[in-house]
Amino acid sequence: MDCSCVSDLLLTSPVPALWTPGFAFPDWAYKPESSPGSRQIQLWHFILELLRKEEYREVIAWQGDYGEFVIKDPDEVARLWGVRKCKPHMNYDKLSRALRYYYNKRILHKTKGKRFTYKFNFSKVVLVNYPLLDVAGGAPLLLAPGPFPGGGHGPDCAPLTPETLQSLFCGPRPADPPGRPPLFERQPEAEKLRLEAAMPFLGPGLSGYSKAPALLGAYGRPPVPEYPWGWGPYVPGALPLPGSKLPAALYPPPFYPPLPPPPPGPAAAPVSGPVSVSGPGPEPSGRPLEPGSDSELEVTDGGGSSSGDEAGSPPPPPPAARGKGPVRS
DNA sequence: CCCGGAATTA
DNA sequence: TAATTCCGGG
Repeated sequence: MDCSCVSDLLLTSPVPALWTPGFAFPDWAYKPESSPGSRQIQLWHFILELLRKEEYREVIAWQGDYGEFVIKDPDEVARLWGVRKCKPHMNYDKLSRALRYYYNKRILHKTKGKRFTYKFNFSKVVLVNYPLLDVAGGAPLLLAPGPFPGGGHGPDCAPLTPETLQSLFCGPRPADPPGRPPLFERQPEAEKLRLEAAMPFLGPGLSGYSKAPALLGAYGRPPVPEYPWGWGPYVPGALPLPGSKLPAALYPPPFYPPLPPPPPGPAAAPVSGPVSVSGPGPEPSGRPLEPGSDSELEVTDGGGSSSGDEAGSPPPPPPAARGKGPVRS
């Protein structure tokens, strides 16, 4: 058992912008949990991490809907997780238990019918990563329906729209906002709930919301015309799509926004909404998102049918199998 | 395989 | 708090 916990440093190597020019996943997107106060890395962060790297495409990858991913090699993922946590006896059974705990936390949920397939609930993911966004913006966020029904969990957190996500992910990075030394402090549950409650309106409400286009330039070049958030499924780069045509049919409009054109000049567009994420920014192209665009309810495959796997997916060219060759089905 | 309860741990 | 471990049940 090679349990070299030193790998921690390797995996969290800095200089992300260097090797991931276009589709870098903002560090803060998953760091907060692992960096502040040296909190142990969380499984879903780890998953996201793997998902982000092409090296693991044979092991785990985005597939299907927005936020959906499939673990192609459960044993390997478990092994990697075990290495990271120094738990030599880790296995998929245990790992999956941990994933199951995320159901209630609403970080993940299962895509029924598809083996080893789960789906991220980004509303939550973003929230825990960006708990302090001035969603209030000084304004009283409409504390939705007061106390939630017994269960404690909110009615349902509307999923963020890609645009909202983009805004959040590409938005002004709270590099080190003065007046907030403690990067991310443990927010009281109430705070979280408030934000969560606010999310619904945050989604569509942010359509005409601003973001910082400047950040794109920070990477030296505009992101590849892939997912607006830059890190979604089907990681760009080298992946010769078979007709260079994605299964757009599989993706409802909300998931395939018309790639916001990079505002060349400082487009002066005052935000009309009360919400503001720490710093007003020029409005790139507020594309009003369809209202009831996306509802979280997973409808995965239409029950019966469900061909073996995503037809739309690019042809998984299983080149040189990794150290091992699972290929189980 | 997938689901969660229960006990335990860092 | 976030798993880890064990496990009976579907």
